[in-house]
Amino acid sequence: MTRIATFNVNSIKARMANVLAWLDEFGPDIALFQEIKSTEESFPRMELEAAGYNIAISGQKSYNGVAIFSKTPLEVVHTRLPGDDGDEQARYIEAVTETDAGVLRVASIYLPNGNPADTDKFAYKLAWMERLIAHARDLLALEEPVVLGGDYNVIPQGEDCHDPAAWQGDALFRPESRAAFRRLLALGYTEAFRTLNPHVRAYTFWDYQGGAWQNDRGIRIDHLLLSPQAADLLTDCKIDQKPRGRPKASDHTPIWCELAAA
DNA sequence: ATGCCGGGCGAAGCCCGA
Repeated sequence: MTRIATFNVNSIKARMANVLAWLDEFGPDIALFQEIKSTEESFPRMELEAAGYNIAISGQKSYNGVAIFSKTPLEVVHTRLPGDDGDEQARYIEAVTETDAGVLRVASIYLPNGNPADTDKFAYKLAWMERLIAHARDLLALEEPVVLGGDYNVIPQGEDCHDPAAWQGDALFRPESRAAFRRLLALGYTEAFRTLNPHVRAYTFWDYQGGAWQNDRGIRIDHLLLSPQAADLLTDCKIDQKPRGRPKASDHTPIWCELAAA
């Protein structure tokens, strides 16, 4: 059995106590992190390796930044999303590792937010999604277990937010964003949480402001997408709300899936 | 609630996030 989690930590340095506690308690076999807000050089690597992980980093100063932690050795395949050599933003890292589920390909994804939706930030988001769709299509051709996990910054359906009306027009809920996400799934990927928990109201992000967490006014934007070969092994998928309730929490909380041994 | 928090940077106040 292999557990793969994804967690937008909103700065690895500010979240060290929280992340170490989560790794110690939950101990995923593979953890995909987003928004580490750190270069590889300033990443607190040693302290986190001591928790029992191999670590691969795609870093950037101040913003973005993604990482993959694995109890098994990692072979890094990409540190940027293919399809635009001019894109410097550290939002994608892909690696291969061998677990008891077999040889497994994983990617940590920090999809652009895209707000305000009437600016070039939204165009960048949609272009980034097109590149992701193209690359995800290439990965399917490998016919191997693939898990694309991360902060997709897309609310797939109205049932994935506390108040759909409040999100009308937002880049996370715009028809174009949701349509691109559907096209990604339609390639043949399984969205683990909604597949195993139909119509369950559950969120992975709660704003720091306005008592959103206390009042459970959240959105579900962190997702785990599985290739058919990975979906065949899928046994469970849950959102772990505990880290969001801790002191100095990220505004996101982890979501994880479990794959049976091959 | 197009920023009320919270983080980075850098040493005040702006940029950014969802």
